[in-house]
This record gives sequence, C-alpha cells and structure tokens, in this order.
Amino acid sequence: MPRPGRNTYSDQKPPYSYISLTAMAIQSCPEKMLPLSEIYKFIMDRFPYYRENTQRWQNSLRHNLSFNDCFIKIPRRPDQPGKGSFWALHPNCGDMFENGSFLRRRKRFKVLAASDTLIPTKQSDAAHYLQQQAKLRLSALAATGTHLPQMSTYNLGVSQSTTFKHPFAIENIIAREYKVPGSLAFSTMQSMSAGYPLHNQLTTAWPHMYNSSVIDTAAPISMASSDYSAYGVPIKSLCHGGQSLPAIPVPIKPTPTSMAGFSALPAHIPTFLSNSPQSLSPTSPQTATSQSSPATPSETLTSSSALQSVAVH
DNA sequence: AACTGTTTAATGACTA
DNA sequence: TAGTCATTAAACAGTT
Repeated sequence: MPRPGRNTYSDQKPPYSYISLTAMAIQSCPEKMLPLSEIYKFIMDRFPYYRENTQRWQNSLRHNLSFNDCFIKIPRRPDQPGKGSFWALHPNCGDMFENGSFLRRRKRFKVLAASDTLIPTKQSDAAHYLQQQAKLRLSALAATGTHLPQMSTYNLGVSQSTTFKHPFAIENIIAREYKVPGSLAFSTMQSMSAGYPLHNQLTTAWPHMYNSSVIDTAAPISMASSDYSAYGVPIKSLCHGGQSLPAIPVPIKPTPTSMAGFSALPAHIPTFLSNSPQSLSPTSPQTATSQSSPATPSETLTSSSALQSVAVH
C-alpha cells in the first residue's frame, strides 16, 4: 500500500472539480443517483484530502449541486423517508469535460428556459435516461435472479452496447486507459452499494420502474395524475425547478469530438487512478471512519476496493 | 440541533 | 482584457 503523502492524494487536492467528484459518486451507484450524505461518503472514502475541512468543501459541493444544471434533484417518495433528496446527473450533461480536464469544463451545461425550448418532446430526455438506467437494472435482475446481485452484469456489457453510457460513469473516467481486471472494480462497486439503502430503491420504493411494460414504453411520460413520471422521477425535478427541458450543453467552443466524452483524457488522470488499489483510500479504514458519517470497516474496505483497479501514481 | 438546499457575493484561474 | 468557470464563504429557509 502506498504511503499517504507520497504516491497518493492523501494530502493533496485531487485533480477533480466538485462537479467531477459528485458526478463520479453518482455514476458509481447502480441507480445513478445518491443522497447528499452518500456523495460525501463516496468522496471521503476515496480522497483522504476531503476528510478534512468537511464543512468547507461540503458547502461548496452543495453549492455546486444547486447551482449547476447538470445535477438534478429527485425527491424521495413518501415511502422512502430520509433526509434530503437524491441527486442524479442530467443525462445531457455528459461531455462537459470533453477536453479531458476534470478541473474546468469547457462547456457549461445549461437548462434552457421554457421560452427557449424548441422541441417540446425533448422534455422526456432526462427521464428517458433514468428509464434506460432502470432498464439496465431490470436486465441485471432478469439475468441474475432475485435480489440485486453482485451486478456482474453491470460490467459485462449488458448495457454498454445498447444503452447510453454516461461519460461521467466512473468506468469512463478511470478506465479509459485501464481495463478492469476480472471486472473487480464494478463488482466491488456493486458490493459497496449492496449495503446502501438506495440499492433497492428501484425495486422496492419504485416497483413500477421495474414493470417491464412501463419500462419498455418509450412513449412520452404521462404527467396527468402526478408529479412523478412513469418511473417515479418527478418531472419537475427533471425540468429543474419547473423549467423545461431540453437541457443542452451550451458550447463555449465547438468541438468535433463532442460525443467522445473523455476521449482526450490526460494521461496523468487515469494513471493517477490506476496504479494502486488502496491508494485512493491510502489511509487505513480506521482513518476513513473518522468523519461524521463513519463507514464500517467492511464498508470502507469495499468502498476502497471499489476502485481497486484504480490507483495513484 | 443538525442536515439539506438555495442563493448571493467575492476571488482567483483559465480561455478566447 | 473581458468573460467564464471553480471555489469559498455566508446567510437563510426548510426538513428531519
């Protein structure tokens, strides 16, 4: 295990903006949405730098969640009590970092105002993305059995070939230059989420999301009787405070590789993430439990191993 | 009370 | 150099 402070970012600020970090956390979760506290936990588990000055950066992170249109808030269902909402990535925000820098976007993701909306049918874009994610989970369920499994299907290309793979997906971020050996990273990622109260959100709280007839319906969402879409996603949230989609990235500079996601990833980033399994949590699990939402040792271990295929240079 | 979410403002770094 | 973006601080309201 690398020593903190030498080969790791334990005392160094990781080369990621809060937007990147938040997106990573959200994408690491199979449901593609996390409550704030879990976003905190994800970041602290992997980046020891953020185990300090928590008030400062958590305030910044909350600011980013509210301020940036690339994050959408998904309220809990009444039968899912808890603090705060779930946060997800807007499906159209994917290539904000296409220049490869995780510190500074070259496109600002903006949700257009209703008056700017050109194609009303695109109001379902965000919801459609989550629908695709629900489909993915359904596929996993169908393929593997009763409860959410080790989600081996998740990293076996079940969806990759047919569904949109968000550029913020951690596999896109960290694995572009690193092939996950034996799918360890994402099976453990799933392990990590196994103890997380959201992991069955789609099957328990939102069982209708797993109604294949609903899921397979790509038709526009009926909003007549509820604020919730067909898959439990409140349209208001997807429309960001009642404003309407489509939400599109506002290009500051047109790029020919806009669909390439992180194709221009600088070498140092995946290298940083791909050398040492433990090094994203280079301090001991005990250290990792020192914050306000302490992880159990096992949680910490799985969280660390969630990025075991990634490491620090 | 603690946490969550929104908003405003200031500042520094980066980019065209 | 102006505009944009990220970060930080802070105030405030709502929720649990």
